[in-house]
Amino acid sequence: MPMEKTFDAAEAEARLYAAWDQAGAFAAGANAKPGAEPFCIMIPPPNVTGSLHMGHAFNNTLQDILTRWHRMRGHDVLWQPGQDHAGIATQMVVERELARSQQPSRREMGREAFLEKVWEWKAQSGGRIVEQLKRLGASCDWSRNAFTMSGAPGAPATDKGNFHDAVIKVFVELYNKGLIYRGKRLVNWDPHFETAISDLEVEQVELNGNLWRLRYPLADGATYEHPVAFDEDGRATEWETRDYLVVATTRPETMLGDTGVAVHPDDIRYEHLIGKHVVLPITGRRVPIVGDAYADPDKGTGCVKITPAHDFNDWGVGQRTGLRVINIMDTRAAIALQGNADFAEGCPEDQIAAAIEMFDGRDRYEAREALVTLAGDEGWLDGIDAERHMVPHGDRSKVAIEPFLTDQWFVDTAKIVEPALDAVRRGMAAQEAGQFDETAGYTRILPERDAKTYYHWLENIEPWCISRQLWWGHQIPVWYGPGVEKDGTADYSAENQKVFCGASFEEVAAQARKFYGVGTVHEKADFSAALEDQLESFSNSESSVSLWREPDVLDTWFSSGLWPIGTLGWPEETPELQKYFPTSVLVTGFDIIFFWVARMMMMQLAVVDQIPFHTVYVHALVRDEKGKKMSKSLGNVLDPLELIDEYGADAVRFTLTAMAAMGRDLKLSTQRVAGYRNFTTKLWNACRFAEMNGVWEGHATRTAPPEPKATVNRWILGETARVREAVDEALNGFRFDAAANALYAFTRGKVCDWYVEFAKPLFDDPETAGETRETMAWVLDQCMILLHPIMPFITEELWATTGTRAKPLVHAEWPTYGSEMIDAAADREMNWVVGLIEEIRSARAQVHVPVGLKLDMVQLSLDEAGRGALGRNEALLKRLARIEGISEAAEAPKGALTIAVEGGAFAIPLAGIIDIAEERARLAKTLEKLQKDLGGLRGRLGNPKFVESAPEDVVDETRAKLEQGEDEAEKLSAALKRLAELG
RNA sequence: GGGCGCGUAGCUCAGCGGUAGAGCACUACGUUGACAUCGUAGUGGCCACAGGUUCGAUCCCUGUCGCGCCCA
Repeated sequence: MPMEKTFDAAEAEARLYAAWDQAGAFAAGANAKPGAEPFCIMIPPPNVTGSLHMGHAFNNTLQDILTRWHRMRGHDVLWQPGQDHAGIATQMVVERELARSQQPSRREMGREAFLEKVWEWKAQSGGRIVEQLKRLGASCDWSRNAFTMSGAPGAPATDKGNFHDAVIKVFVELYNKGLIYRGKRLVNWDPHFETAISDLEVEQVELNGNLWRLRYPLADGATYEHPVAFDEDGRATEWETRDYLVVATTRPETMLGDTGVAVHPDDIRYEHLIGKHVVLPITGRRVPIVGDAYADPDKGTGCVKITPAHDFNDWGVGQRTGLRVINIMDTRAAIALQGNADFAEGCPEDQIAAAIEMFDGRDRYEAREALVTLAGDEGWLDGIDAERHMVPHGDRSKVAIEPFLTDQWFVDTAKIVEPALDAVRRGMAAQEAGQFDETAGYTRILPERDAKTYYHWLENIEPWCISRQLWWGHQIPVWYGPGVEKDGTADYSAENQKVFCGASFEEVAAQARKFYGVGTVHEKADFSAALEDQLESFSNSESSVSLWREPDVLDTWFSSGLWPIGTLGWPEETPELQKYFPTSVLVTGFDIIFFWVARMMMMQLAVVDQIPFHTVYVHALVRDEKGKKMSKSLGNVLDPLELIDEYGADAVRFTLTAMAAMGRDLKLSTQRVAGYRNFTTKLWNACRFAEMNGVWEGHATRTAPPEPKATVNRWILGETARVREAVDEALNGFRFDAAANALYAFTRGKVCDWYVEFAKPLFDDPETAGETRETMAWVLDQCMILLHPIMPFITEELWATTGTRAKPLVHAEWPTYGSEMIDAAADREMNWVVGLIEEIRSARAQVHVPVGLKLDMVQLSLDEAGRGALGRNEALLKRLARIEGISEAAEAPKGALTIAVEGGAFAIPLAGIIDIAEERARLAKTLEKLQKDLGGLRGRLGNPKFVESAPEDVVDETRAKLEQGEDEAEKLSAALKRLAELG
């Protein structure tokens, strides 16, 4: 059945993918040669809640290209897929689902029942992104699909994998090494999800706000002189005596938790007040005035209110100057004063009662409004200035985060950062020196700019808060028990509780038995249950202790940080771990260098003392065609699946690849995708042309290239060799755009534009028809092979329809031929022929000779090489330049086009057909351009310093160019002169 | 404010010491036996600006001006 006119991507893609999948074509090690070197890519795990967006499409296209390329080269390839459990996002999705279907809420059903719901949801909807990646053509080993929560309590027994054990083991090891600690710290608190988040999960958003100025009365009758008038140099000339300080704040409601006022220690206006006190309005709390450089004398009044429990900077001031810490909010960022002993301490009872009456339980924003109103009414509101300022927001919840004082778990990153920095420093140094060695145990980051980003962050690293107050996640493997006082009595106070860390309760119970010297250890749900249980066993005079487990779970990124070893089966010494670790290349977006890349480096080095990968290729962002970030709110999102529906996966992939210049954002337009869809059609039709000319009859994949005699055929073999080298070089250097563009230029510019055209007359000649069919079959096979990593579907379909194949294209052998296949003579000859044809076409078009008109041509002069070339290629020259016959003459006939080429000149008689003036204008323009070039060349050669200092080959080349150009110019001048004589 | 980049054809971008390239768009012509999802030809550039290094700078260095991103 003859080929269709176009490739039906919508029909073929699913069929082809299913065939690959069923054949196990993507399985680890598929198509590997014996003893092949391993090549492993870890997919950046998409969220289990995720669906494919343009960034994924780009990211995974690049990974797939590398994967397919290595697989075809016979390497032992694993592209490891998987998803991460996305703690907050998944919990949010499932909670929303519960609300929609009017089921009990998370809190109503409790932790265990809720987690069951999450697992149910995951089983039902968690595989969506996998199906979407398949549509893109991603050749992952899906049989190994991993999940960062696999093996966790509650996971379905049918699910494979045990990532959970790896995560727990790492936590315990790092804890035992003293690299993880618990501490009461100010953290970024998300009041919507009621959990701590890491500083990376905080976005700064610029908002319109106010700076409220509040008056705090000085205590004990103190006063100071406040300047009110200034001379032209800014010196104060008049003062007024004030008995209050003015502080400015963007968050007036936090004054309920103020414990001090800071001024700069050198600020002459205030230095005598340091050590004195103010009395806070509302609460009547007496708080000290402290000196701290954090107070900027030039900002506002130079006085800053200090709320250590609700601001990171204030926390620092409080620590340095010994201020109290008063938390005045609950986990939802509502004011919490009732029963708040810290708050009440030191304040008059009636004022506390009034404050509770007015603010307790109110949301922070409501409280702010009420407080400002009150300040206005009572006369201590000094003024309001509108201001734009940055407000930290949770990247998931989009609500303003609240600095919040809680107990959290931290990784002491400062202690594990050095090896991660060192590995990249060494990797980059080797890369710079051109001596990069994939097996040397260091890591390079490409492009170099991103290595700088990596250094910058790691060199200034902060402790990593890894605990989250969520349910969906790896529960921290820590149990608490009472502390023991010197006299042996139990101490249940929070600060003295004993921490036990172990991979299971059994392990922990053993520790506890030893520590307390008891026979039995009970596990209880929480502190109060444990206490109750303890009292009961005490009354039964039982020798036991009751422990309760840390309820918090680990940051999802903590588990993702173990992705390379975790997916390969660590801590088991699996064959895959042996073979594929350290992995080869990580392909990822610049936005998760901190979140993920840096943490994987630190954690792998800390846990198994090896780098996780030797190369990190960082790609840029896919933007819309105007350069805007794609976002739902802007409505400029391009859905990769819709694009695939419309243009086919190959076109989408090729577009992204061709635009993947290192370190540069992509501005994607559908027009561009359409252009590359047309390119796939072009390839399809070249194969169809071949089919119509019997090229595929009896064709089978050949192991060695053909050895044709005709110049045209020898030439295209050389061009093929060139592009193969170019593609390998480009991919070796992660220049995906260069690979795509080289293939585009070759397939379209060489094969379709010229070779197919040249082949037409060759097919008519029985002498050359056979070898041309052979050569064309081989060349088109090479196009399919070399294009396959970028456009797998159409190439696989062509492969199947055009010949007898031992293996599908996905496992075809990647070629290694190179410059030995370039026939320099054929190359020169074909370039000359192409040049001549282009000259003739151009001249014809410029003087408006109808395209259909066949003309005679006169050969005026021609050197030997030219005669040979012309003789061998006359048929195709005549056809492509639409020349009827060629004759020789010493002089050009009157009224002719003049064509000057290397080594000779031709004339095309056109008496009566063309406008002489037009031809004169054309020649004059050509000559003018040529003379300009020649002027430059002469200038350079006339400069003795150039001849002296420039490399010899550059000088020689310049001379040759000049000579050839002068020759051409001479011929053009002669032709012009003739035309002038003609009038 | 600190850090990292980027200003090249109308647009999107390659190139990065030897005098500028691609795709798209545009113009003209064209149904030549693969392809109109096409072909042929063409228009279009003080390579942001100013200095410096060099025989030679779009490319290297310094500064200026514009733009972007990340971190405060």
